[in-house]
Order: sequence, then structure tokens, then C-alpha cells
Amino acid sequence: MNFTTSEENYIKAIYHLQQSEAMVTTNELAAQLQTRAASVTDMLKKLKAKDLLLYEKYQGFKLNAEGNRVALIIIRKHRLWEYFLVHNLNFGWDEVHEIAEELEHINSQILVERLDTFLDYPKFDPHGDPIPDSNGKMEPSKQLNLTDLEIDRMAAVSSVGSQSSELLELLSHKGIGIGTKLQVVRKFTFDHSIEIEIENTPPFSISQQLAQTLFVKPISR
Amino acid sequence: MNFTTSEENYIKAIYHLQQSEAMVTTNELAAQLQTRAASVTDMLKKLKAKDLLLYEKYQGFKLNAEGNRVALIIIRKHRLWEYFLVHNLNFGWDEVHEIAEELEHINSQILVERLDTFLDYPKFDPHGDPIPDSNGKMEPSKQLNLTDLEIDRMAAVSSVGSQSSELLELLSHKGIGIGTKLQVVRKFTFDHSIEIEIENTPPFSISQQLAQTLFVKPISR
DNA sequence: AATAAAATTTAGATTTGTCTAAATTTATTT
DNA sequence: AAATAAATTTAGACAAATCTAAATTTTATT
Repeated sequence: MNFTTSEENYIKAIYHLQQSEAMVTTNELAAQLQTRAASVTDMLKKLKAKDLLLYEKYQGFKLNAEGNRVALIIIRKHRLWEYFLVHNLNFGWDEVHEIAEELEHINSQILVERLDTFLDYPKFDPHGDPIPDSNGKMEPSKQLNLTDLEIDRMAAVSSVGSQSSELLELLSHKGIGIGTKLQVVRKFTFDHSIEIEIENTPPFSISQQLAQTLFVKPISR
Repeated sequence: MNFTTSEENYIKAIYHLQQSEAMVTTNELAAQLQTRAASVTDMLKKLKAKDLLLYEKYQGFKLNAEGNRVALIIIRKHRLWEYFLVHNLNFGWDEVHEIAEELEHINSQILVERLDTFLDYPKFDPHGDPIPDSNGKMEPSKQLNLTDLEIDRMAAVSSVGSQSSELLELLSHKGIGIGTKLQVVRKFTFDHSIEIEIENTPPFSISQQLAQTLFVKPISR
């Protein structure tokens, strides 16, 4: 079965939203895809008709087994291409997302397998996300709590443990956001505060409480 | 300026048709793109509105300077990707066209330049077609007359000098078509006939007259 | 439990690229 | 040069993906 680029983008977005909650809602997906709720409803009908989705009107939705299988194929392609762009074409890990968003829609199973072979079967992409193999299996994510990041290991903020406005205010003040590249300079045992350094800026320290809400992924450079 | 995949396919097809005649006609383009004449007319209006085309109703059309520039960018991408697929991913030169047809529409100037660097600035693609550089300049085509092909050099038929039904009947009988891989086994001076061998089949000979209507491109394997 | 608010869906419109069938223009033949 | 044939364009329709605005359903609040 082949899918349009638009269908694939919806499938992938639903897959990602599903990772943090069992059921996805129309508004969440609309926000994720920067589109309107009505457009989402339209596409949900199509994906349900193609039997990729469990969906009852007004009740939320999630991918079924086939939907997940398709999602993993797209994610596999995305992450393999990212790996190629960084390792072979010398892109920075933070420059490749948009290009990979296009490349992931190229339709050719054999191309993906040959690319995987050429790259020597990488297990993680440059952002530290695991690359599914041709059966959709992958290693557990390398995301870890900032408190567990080893000293001097370069990492990027991948998610935050809450969306409270107090937390967001603090993060904004400290200049920390999703994708921020940092490393731990020192850990203090007295109060478990952590001194971190964000690329090319002076180090500063953050509380244990803050560090515990931050998740990061080690990155290669 | 960015173009849709469909616009790019029209631009590229017009470019190729222009190589053998000054003006392109609606029906020719429709045949080339496997679409209807009415659809071609619709698209011609759009391309003219975007100022890529010299076009007067009923009078034929051709790309203007800007149209040619855009066409060469697309062709550059197509041929660089073909080179990558053959040299790095181990595809056969005859397996890569369809995949490159998709890859050529990926939008990223920097990607093309990095790919070119990675591939070490190849001058010809695996079919023997020249790859335009970033300014649209390229070497002359490697296409040559079959009578000039050196012995044992592998080549692929790239075009035929006429479309007469008598010629096509003969070619069909001999099993020769566009893309047929062959090599010259021997040349006879008496009648200038040429013995050729098509991949994995017994050699046979063809007349000078026939050989003169066939154009080929040397290929790597 | 009734009402207000929020989320979701439906109805109907728009854009892009395509199509068929009819109309028009150009080319060819007698 | 008139008639016929071929090529091209126009008119109007359709599918895909989106949108706005209105209607409906669900959730939250008094």
C-alpha cells in the first residue's frame, strides 16, 4: 500500500503523540501539524477508511497495528537519511530535520535497505533517537534524565517533564528549550545542584528540582 | 522561486524535447508525460504566468532563459542522485531512474552542493549523460554513433536517428531499443557491417546503414 | 441538572492538477 | 480555395487536501 505525503505526515505525527498518551485528540494533532481541526477530521476519515486507525467520532483515536507498522517505516527512513546527512554530507545534527522530512517520503523499499547497508546499520540517528530496523524493531531511546548525564558528555534537551507556566518561565529565563545543546560541567553533592554549560556561553548552575524535569539525549558533536 | 513536483516535471520534459527541436508542441509534451493535451495547455499557462516559458497559443513553446536555468537545476539533481545510487548504494545503472525521479524534487540547494562534494564532483552520470555544475555548465554529451564505438566498450542505446516504421520494425526484430546494453565485437571493413553482442545473448551482425541510425552512450558496467 | 465552554464534526468553498467533450484554430488534401 | 483532418484550447467536472463558519457533541462549571 502506498500513501500520499500528507497521509504519511499524519501517520507519523499520530505515532509520536501516541508515545506519551494512549489516545490522541483532534486538537493535539492539529497543533502538531500546524493545521486546522477540521482538516484533521477529514484526514482521520481517510486513514480509518484505509484501516490504519482506531477512531470513533468525538472519542479520540490511535494507530492500529498496521498504522504503527507504516509509521515505523517512515521513521526508519527519516532517521537513516538524517544519519546519512550528518555522517556523509557533513551537515550538523541540528540542520537535517527539514531535509529528512522530505527524504522520508521517497518511495522505494530497496533504496532504504541499500542505504541502511551503506551506512552500516546504524542503531541511533544524530539526535540520539533509535532507528527502527526493517522489521520495525529498535533499541530503547537514549533519552535520559539530566541528573544521569555524565560529565562533559554533549547532549541536547529532548523533552521537559511538565508544561507548567512556572517551569516554562524558568526555562525561558535560563535560555533552555527543546534542542538546546549543553553539557554537565560539575555536579555538587551538597544540594545535588548541577553546573551546566550551553554552547559558547558561560556555565551556570541549576537546581536538582529543575534538572529532574529535564530529559536529554547524548549527541555526537 | 519554488516549484511543485508537477511543474518541475513539465519543465524538465520541455527541456529534453527542446534538445532535438527549437519549438515543442502540446501533443509531443503530452505524449512524453503520458498525459492529455488539455492538461498540458493548463500547465503551459501556469508556467508562462511564472515567466519560465515563451508561449503563444497554438504556436508551440519553449523555455526562456530562466526556464532553462530551472531545468538544469533539476537535471543536475537527478543525475547526481543517480550517480550516488550507482556508486554508493550499488544499484545497477538501469535501476535508478525511477528513484532519481523522486529524489530530484527534494528542495535544498545546500543538499545538492554537499552531495556533489561528497561524490567528488562527477562530470557524467551512470547513463553517460553530463551532470550540470552549480552554474548549469556541463561537458558535451558522450552520445556517439554506434559506428564510432570502440570494440568491447559497453554502451547503451540512447537514441535512434529516425522514427520510420521500417526502422522500428527492424529494431524490434533484432531486440534493440532505447536502453539496450551492447558492445561491438567486431567491425568488418568489406561492407562496414558490425557484429554486436547484446548482454547474455549470442552476437549477431547489423548493416552499416542500421548502425548509422543508432546512437549510444558508453556506460561503466 | 442546566448551562456555558471547549472540542469536534459537518457543510460548503477554494486551490492544484487532472480529465472528457466540445469548440476553435491550424494544417493538409482534394 | 473549400473541405477535411489534425492539433490545440476552452469549458466544465472531479479528486485531494485544505480552509472558514456553522452545527453538534462532549466536558466543565455553576
